[in-house]
Amino acid sequence: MNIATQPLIDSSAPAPAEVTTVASPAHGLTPAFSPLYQQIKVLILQSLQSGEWKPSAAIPSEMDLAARFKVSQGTVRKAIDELAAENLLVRRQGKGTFVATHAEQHVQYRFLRLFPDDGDLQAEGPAQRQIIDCKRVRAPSEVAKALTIRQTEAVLQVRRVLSFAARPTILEDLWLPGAQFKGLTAERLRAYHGPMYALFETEFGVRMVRAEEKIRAVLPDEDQCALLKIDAQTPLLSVERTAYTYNDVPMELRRGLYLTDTHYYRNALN
Amino acid sequence: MNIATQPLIDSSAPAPAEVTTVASPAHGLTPAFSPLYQQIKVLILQSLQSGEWKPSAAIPSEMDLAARFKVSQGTVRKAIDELAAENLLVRRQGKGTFVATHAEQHVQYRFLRLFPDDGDLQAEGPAQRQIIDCKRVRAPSEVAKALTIRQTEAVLQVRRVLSFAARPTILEDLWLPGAQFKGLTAERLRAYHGPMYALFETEFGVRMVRAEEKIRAVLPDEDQCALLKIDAQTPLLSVERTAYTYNDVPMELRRGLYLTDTHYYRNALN
DNA sequence: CAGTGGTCTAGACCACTGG
DNA sequence: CAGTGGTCTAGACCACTGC
Repeated sequence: MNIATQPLIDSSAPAPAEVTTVASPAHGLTPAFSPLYQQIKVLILQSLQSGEWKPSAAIPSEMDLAARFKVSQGTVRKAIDELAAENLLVRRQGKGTFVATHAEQHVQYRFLRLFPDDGDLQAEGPAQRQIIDCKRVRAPSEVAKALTIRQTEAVLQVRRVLSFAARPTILEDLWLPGAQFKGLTAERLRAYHGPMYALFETEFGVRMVRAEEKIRAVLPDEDQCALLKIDAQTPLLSVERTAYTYNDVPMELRRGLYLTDTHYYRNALN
Repeated sequence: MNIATQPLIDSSAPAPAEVTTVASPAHGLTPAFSPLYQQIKVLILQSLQSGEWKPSAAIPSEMDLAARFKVSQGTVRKAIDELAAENLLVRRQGKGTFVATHAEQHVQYRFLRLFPDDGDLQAEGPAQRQIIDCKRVRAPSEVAKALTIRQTEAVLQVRRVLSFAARPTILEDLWLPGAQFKGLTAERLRAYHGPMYALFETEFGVRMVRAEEKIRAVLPDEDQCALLKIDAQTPLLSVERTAYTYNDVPMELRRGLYLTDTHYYRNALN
């Protein structure tokens, strides 16, 4: 029996004789073997999604989870290992395992990969942020497609400029599904000090888990020239991002224009 | 005793009573605890570097390695797990564990991240390659710095153009340390059909393990315009790569200029 | 000191590959 | 069928944290 198909805490349910290793599908075709630790992983994921364990909070200890899921500690461990590798959990020896959050300082540059040429992040400090606009609009077709919603649905459209040393360096437009981000306003964005994704977590319960970017070199249009204070011959990096929350659900489309005369986009090929 | 400090196969050496878990440094300061599996990892890495196990060949089974290193299978397993995660080894259930190679098809796009807008890699097929130049020069200062060699030393400088559907799309300049790449010529590059990094493996025993890229948007100079058949107002992606072999030794500096009107650079943020 | 994650072991059994 | 990697267990002990 697949342990994921039965209640795991409800002690009133008839206790199974044993937990088997194989997940046996009802349909029968292609056995689709799924290891126990994968099933545990799914269960932990569900607790994360449901908000049972909030960002930055500790999850139960490995022993507790092993008891709860009726498996050995090693199996829970392997599940947590993978979730930690995916940056959903953070292990801290002697303290516990915690739900990852965008508020942590060292996570900042996982999603913003622009670095100063001289390499001194500390000297540069955090970017100055300027919210240009935040409005509710009907989803443009490209946005609707990227967020897998209908064109009739509302999205929040935000435009902002990031500056380093008072020099405008990044112009970003981003679109968020209206349903999940009710009540997001320019004022609220301005009031929050910290990464935008951290605000999404605490204010809207939306945690961005991973993202994909398409990068191109482009020339700016007139508006963009004005906002970045550059001329029309200055080449810019166009960074088009789709960010996903749990279960690969797209939750943000973002298009950034990066000035790369004093900064560069860093990428590691592993 | 640290198992890495003693010969592991030489049976004439006095056999230690037991293998301890802790690597005890001679100096005494900061115990620097190193788990057994990390030490095993280093030993496996040494066998890879030394060429004991060649690219695409199978390494000994987990049981064999466990016996050789006098540890349990689980410990060897954990070491191999990490090396597989770093793309140095490839596990194949039922068959064995193999030394990763750049000749594998699915590894192609780990280092070349340019994709066609329509998304159909198959339709596009492999790039047509044209070697423009391959010459031996004294290392320019930036190159010497990146490859951590002296400016007096020789490097091989290669220039090539990659085309998709007969359209020049990538212009690359790359520099390789002369010492490791003796005998590399334009003819040899033209004669080899397959990824350049695969050639480096088979012909020169140099395996690229990871790389870092700095990406910018730039405008082309005259030469570049001519080679890519574009005008001076066409923005290009500048991709500056340093590629490393085992032990983080830099082995290649490469500067690519990518035309991004029909292609984009893909990146995943995990 | 107790509680957490981290390492290591030995053994059992399963899934996959190829002769 | 034997040999490989893959999973799971139970138990021991180590390293780190904070009370």
